[in-house]
Amino acid sequence: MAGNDDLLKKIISHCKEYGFIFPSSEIYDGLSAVYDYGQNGVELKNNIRNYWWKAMVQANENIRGLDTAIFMHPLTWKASGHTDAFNDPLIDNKDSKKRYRADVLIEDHLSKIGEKIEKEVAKARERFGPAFNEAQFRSTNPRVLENQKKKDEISTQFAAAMEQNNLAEVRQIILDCGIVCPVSGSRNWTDVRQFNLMFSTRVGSVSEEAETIYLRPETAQGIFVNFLNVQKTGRMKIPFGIAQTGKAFRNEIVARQFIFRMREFEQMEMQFFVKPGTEMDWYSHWKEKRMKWHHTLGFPAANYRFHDHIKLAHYASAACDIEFSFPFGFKELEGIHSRTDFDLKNHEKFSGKKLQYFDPELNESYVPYVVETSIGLDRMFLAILSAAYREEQMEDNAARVVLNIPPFLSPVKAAILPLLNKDRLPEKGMEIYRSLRLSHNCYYEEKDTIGRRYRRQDAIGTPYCITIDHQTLADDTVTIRERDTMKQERIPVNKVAGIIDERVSIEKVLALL
RNA sequence: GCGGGAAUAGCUCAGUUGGCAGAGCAUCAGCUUCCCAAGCUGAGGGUCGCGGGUUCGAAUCCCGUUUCCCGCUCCA
Repeated sequence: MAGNDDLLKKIISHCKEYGFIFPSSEIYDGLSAVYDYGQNGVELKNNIRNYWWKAMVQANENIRGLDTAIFMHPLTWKASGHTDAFNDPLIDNKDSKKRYRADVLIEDHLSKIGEKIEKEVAKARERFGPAFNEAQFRSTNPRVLENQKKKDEISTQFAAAMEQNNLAEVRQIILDCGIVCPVSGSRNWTDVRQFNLMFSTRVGSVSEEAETIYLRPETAQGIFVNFLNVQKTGRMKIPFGIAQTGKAFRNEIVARQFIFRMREFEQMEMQFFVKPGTEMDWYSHWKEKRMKWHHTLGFPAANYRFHDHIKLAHYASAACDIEFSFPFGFKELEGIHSRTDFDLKNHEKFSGKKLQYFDPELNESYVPYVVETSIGLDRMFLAILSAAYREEQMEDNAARVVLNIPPFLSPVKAAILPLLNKDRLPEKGMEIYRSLRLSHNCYYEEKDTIGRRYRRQDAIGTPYCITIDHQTLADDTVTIRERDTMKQERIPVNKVAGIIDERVSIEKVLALL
């Protein structure tokens, strides 16, 4: 594990040193859990997004793209359940340092009282035999009545406190009930604090009249509220999907592990609308399709695994994650969820608008079921770097750091390097560079020795280096060096563009899906 | 949010008992150089994370704070 911690550290410092990722606002000491993508990072990130977009939108005749706003009507989040589900009151025990959800502590306490009552009833049933009148026992037995009264009082008090968002009262209930920490056994509790996972801001120039709105915690709701717009204007027939990439924001309690869990992050989501009853078939279909998309990158298949959810979210009927072997262990990279008709039904309820599809085959309307695929772009970025980062020991004992990024994703596709900075080699190099740079992100460099320049390109994952030497001037050929093998072959200058096109082609990768 | 550790040049780090702010690499300029971080010459680059305190004197000792890493916790 220590070695893996080292790997994460190495990736973090490599990212900074080679212009992939910088800490946000670094000159002001940074901002916790926020990062900026540098000149190479933005290229890699764009390429990953492009791979996803083309694989989802372009390669599927029944999926369309969408780009919705980060701001949405506040009722959106009422309907989706985010406003209620993401307001967890938390409390810490000062002795054990354990954190609990305050509402869960109280609910557990209530169910314990409930258990006591049931035990009492069960004991009585045994004692009285067939003559036992349970209803009468429950309404007369003093111990049962006392516990029931206590339970009802706490429930009422608790419900009122939660309703009014009265956190001090919630804490008082915990103290009054004498609830102890299961670990330390002590009643030494901190205040109850609210952790709202949605960021809010205010719309309206006059603050008193402004309305609180949220920064979206997921892009999915933008798709749901536009479901009919796309269906109608695109004349889409079920089953069909809507795909979107974009920023989402979550006020994580603990955001850590570099770009794995950030407060501001980018999602790539696709919501697939299906006929009710067919959702499990499509769920399996997308599980398989999405795993194929990952495997096509060419990293070891052992880096990926499915994790099926047993405990399901409030909206889901089936859910799994595609997990990736990050330096800190297998963690969620992508989620595939069968979301039922939960979201569309709730938007119907809150908006009062019908969000139904008329199925000409059945000659009836229904609210479609939804199968979602949702992947974190930043997590995908980290996954690729984790799998691609390699330190090699060379034959002469020198070290080489190379990013073994799939060529079509690399920030720079080809570096054009005159072997020497004289004898018209730079001019010839510039000529080749200019002929390539409109088709591919290329890099031209004439400084430093050739070995140093090769290593710099290895470190940012450039798959090909084109080197111009004196023979180039004589017979118009150059050498092309491959990143992973460091092998070179000599090719005519007029073949360079075609060879690069072919070797970094995304179309060839998409054809494998 | 709690506990532990760390923070010195762009990077990796050294800095003795509290006594002049250092090295290697990188960067820039020049020379040299026909293929894997080569060599030579020169230059630039620092509020020692930040704020207090102790002291004649603090990178060094003490307190606070910020950020990062690890563990706990949380995770639609």
